[in-house]
Amino acid sequence: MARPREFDTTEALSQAMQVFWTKGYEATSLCDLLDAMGLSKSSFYDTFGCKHEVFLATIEHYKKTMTAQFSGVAGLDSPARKLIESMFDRAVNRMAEAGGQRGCYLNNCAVEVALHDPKAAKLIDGGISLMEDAFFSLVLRGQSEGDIATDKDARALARFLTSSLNGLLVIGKANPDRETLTDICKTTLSVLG
Amino acid sequence: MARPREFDTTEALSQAMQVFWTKGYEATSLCDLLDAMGLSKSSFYDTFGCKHEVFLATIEHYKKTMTAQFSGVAGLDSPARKLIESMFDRAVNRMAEAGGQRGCYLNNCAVEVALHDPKAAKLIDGGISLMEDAFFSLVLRGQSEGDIATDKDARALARFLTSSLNGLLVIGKANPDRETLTDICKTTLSVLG
DNA sequence: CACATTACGGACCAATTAGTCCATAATTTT
DNA sequence: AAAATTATGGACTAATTGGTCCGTAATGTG
Repeated sequence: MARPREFDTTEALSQAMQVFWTKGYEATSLCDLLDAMGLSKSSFYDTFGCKHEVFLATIEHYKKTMTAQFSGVAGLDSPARKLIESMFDRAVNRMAEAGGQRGCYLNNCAVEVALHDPKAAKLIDGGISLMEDAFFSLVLRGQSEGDIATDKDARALARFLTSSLNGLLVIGKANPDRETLTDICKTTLSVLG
Repeated sequence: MARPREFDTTEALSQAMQVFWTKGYEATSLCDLLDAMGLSKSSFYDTFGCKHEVFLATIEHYKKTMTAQFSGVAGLDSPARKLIESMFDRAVNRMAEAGGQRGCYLNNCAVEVALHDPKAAKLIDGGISLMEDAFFSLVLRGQSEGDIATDKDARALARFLTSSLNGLLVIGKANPDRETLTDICKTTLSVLG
């Protein structure tokens, strides 16, 4: 064999994800993708098949980066409750700063395509499960550390936190008002006891 | 004047909203709209201007129907807390039944277009405020009725409920699992004390 | 050197897109 | 009856859509 790939496949995928993230699936044209990924139309179709396959691949890509990030967070030795709180804090900060209203990629994809794209829906659901699981282990740890109330089921709390985070990101889309978002966060986290 | 409008403008708008709701803004073609609204291309452009204006009009239309619904609910003489709970219950039921995963129209619009469509974003934000206000007055009433804890700010609670409802609807998009959704509801409502 | 392999540019395609324009038909008011 | 108003069908555009195909240049490996 000769001439190894000159372009980085996963980097290209990451760039594609950025475009889908900011423009949405339908509003992203092939041209947008080619520009962002930095490759020719021929190479695009040779390597990735079609627009839709790239889209699915970006969801998988997002899940990978997300798990990496989660395991990074979980590895920190701060109290689990503090880690949960900081996740919400960061979400608020991101939303409140200029141009930070992209929200969660899974969230966006779920809303735009889940109803008509079963394959995507499955991938997205898997991603949400990852979020839920990440919260679940943090909640368990928090409960054993004594920072989180034990009268509530850890799984239910994890589901609640996942849902709440997504809700927060949606609310921030139309009006990223810091006061509102912190209000929501405070009330949400009060559930942890 | 002669020949009054044979088609009902607000009915046409309502039909347009249904299409945008299920397919999304970008994925909705002019043809889709004409079919749903039941009028000719000429009439469409004569009366509504363009696709985007119709879109904005549907958001306004949604807000109107939403306020009507809200004031209907608020008019019932059940305890306010019960009314809040039933709103969440209904959301779960809708999501759990086949084909009920359309979610909240404002929510969908916010996610798909808010980032790039300031006019729409403003309308959507207004709609979300309506939701928040509806919850606010219910919370106030619930607090005075003794069913909702008074140690939490009513405005904060209203914001929290709004965000939570949206989160719930997003989670249900990718995986409308009743157990998960009721878990979320139960935890959410526990905040009310 | 020869043979794979890879990437790319560009021609090409059929379909669809949103949107304009006009002549015509229908209906009501004056 | 005449004028004004309104709805429609259909022709038409210019641009863009996602996607295919092929010749060619570059870069390896045997």
